[in-house]
Amino acid sequence: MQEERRLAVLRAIVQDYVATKEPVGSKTLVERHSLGVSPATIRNDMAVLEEEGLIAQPHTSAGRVPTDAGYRVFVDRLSQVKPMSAAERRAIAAFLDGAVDLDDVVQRSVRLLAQLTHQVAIVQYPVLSGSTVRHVELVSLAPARLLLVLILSTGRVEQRLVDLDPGDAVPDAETVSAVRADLQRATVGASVVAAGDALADLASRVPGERAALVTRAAGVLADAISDHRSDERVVVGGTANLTRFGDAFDTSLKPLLEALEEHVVLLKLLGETGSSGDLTVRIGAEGPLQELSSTSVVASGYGPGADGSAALAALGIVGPTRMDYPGTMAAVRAVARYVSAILDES
Amino acid sequence: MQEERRLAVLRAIVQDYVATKEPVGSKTLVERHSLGVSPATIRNDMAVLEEEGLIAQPHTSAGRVPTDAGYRVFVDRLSQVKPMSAAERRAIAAFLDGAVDLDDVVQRSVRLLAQLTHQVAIVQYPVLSGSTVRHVELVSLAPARLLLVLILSTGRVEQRLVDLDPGDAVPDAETVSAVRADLQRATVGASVVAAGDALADLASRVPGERAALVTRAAGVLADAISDHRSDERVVVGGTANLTRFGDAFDTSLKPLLEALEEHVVLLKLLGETGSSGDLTVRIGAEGPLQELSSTSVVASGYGPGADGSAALAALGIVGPTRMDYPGTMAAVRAVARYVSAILDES
DNA sequence: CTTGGCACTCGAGACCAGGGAGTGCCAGAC
DNA sequence: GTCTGGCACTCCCTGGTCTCGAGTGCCAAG
Repeated sequence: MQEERRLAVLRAIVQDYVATKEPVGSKTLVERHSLGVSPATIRNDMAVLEEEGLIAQPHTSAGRVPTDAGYRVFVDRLSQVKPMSAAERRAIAAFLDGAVDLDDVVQRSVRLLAQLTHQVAIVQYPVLSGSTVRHVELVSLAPARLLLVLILSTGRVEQRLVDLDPGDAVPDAETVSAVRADLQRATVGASVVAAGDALADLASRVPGERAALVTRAAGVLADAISDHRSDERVVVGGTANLTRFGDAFDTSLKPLLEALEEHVVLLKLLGETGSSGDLTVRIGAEGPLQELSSTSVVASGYGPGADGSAALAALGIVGPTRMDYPGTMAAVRAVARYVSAILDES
Repeated sequence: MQEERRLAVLRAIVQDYVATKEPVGSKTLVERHSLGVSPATIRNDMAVLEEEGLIAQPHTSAGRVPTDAGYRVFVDRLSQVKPMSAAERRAIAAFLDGAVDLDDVVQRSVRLLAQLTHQVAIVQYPVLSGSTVRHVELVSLAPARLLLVLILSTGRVEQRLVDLDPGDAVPDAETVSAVRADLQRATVGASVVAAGDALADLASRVPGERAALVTRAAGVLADAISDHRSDERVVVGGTANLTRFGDAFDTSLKPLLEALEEHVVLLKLLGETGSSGDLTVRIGAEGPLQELSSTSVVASGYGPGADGSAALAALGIVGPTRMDYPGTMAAVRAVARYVSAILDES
């Protein structure tokens, strides 16, 4: 079928353009790939592909370049994620295994990803839904001011100030101690989700004079805990790879650099990835940010429980539309899996 | 004196070159600045300045450009840090006053600095030497594992795991409680420096069966505290301003981006600033990194106690050698002062 | 449907000339 | 001694023209 060959031509164009960074013509195409036909035939095919909007020429009498739609078809139908070599897998495992704590895992992941893909890497901090409340502490700082410290099983520590209303009675040491015990009883050992629910109940159940303080403290604690159902911190790495953009520098570099500083924007970029194993590819203007229309995003959810439960965070890379999709996708997927595995262990 | 005029010429050259980004010639110089002499005279002066290595010409028959040495003289002798306008000062104060905690102060500072100077801003986390230990908590997690939590008056919270040697006896709740009390007695309320000393003593003074545990815990705690004598975290902002470098892109951008990711390198860049008020300017190759030879660093120490006590952290900007030194220096100094003031209050 | 041939288009690079900005130097004026 | 005007010189930048080559589109033949 010609249809089949046309797609082969598209694949060849994408591969060549990604490799050489130059518009690719019919003649060089038949030379490099062993399509069994002549340049003239390729030209006809290319005319059709252009008709379909999959490729374009920068100007008359130049080679062809894939359009966003062309890359889309390439990613969806023409490429298979190329598996990593055993050596690469070993290197990834070794690199990530050296991590000592959560911060280190994230740090190493972002470096690894940047190095493997030669793109800008983004890793969102994971939220461990299996995480439980390890300890809660309540300390008086000043007569009307308490400090609440929350420690999760993941090692995350969060502290909040609790300012009392001027109207409220200043609690004495015993009251504080009792409230501390209340909070601990309700939450320690529970998962973050369960702890949130327990706190909601707590206020109504505690009687007597310390009700006001409990309500106040429980509210603050619930806040702190619920913040940990989704962690919005992200880490960026490999910015130096931006220099490889080379062309289209001014047009796309500035908004990109700006976006990389706006972590909220990055979270949007990583976007809604589905279950853990899921690989998302956003090409060009498909993404949520029109300023970044000449870049693509390859992202994956990750998290413990690689069995397909909802992902707890996302990681990925952002790079020029003209990128090595199979290789990049393989790297992102591999890192996501290894990080998931590591989180599973600990 | 001609000497005097020559320096005026140098000043004019620096100002014009910074403004126009183009080599400046004798004729345009007399036009723009009202030096009372003819272009020919300027040419003679320029010849001398070139002899002295303060200016250079990119090629014969082009205007002159300041050399690093020229900028040095300009900064040291020819420019006065121009004071910020009242409006600017108000804006700075308003922007920084909105900060809710230390993280926020740092975050805002870096943004502010980037915005004011249009350069890449770097802010090191401050170490509050006036900071005291507010609370210490010791909790059993598992039979042979304890969690140590340290809370400083600055709001920083640090937690450490204490793993006991297999050989040691597993402490019961009472012992843990006693040790906790020991630690608290030694450190709570003390400055970080005093607390460190107290802990060193503690181990030798506590008798009896809990000596082993105290020694162990005190060691960990001392570690945690001493980490807070110098905070090596830095925050970078305004990377998007790099796009304004324009020229010399490839040569200097990549190493710069790489350096910006290596926080250790950045600390070296901010370098040894003296007392709080001190403004340091490193021009071109004067800096510690030869890769960044075409950039300058303007930094200042800051910290509470603007009275001249040693600075506790540094902040600054890095930008192209060709920058508006007076303006940049004013901005860096102003931000350093305001941040210092804010830290003083809290 | 494929192929070879052919004319056409258009960008990239080489080459050249003119204009202009800037310099260095020198002789004369203050 | 210092400044100034004049002058010749150097080089970069710009724009125009030309050629070359890669690549296309189309057409007629296999």
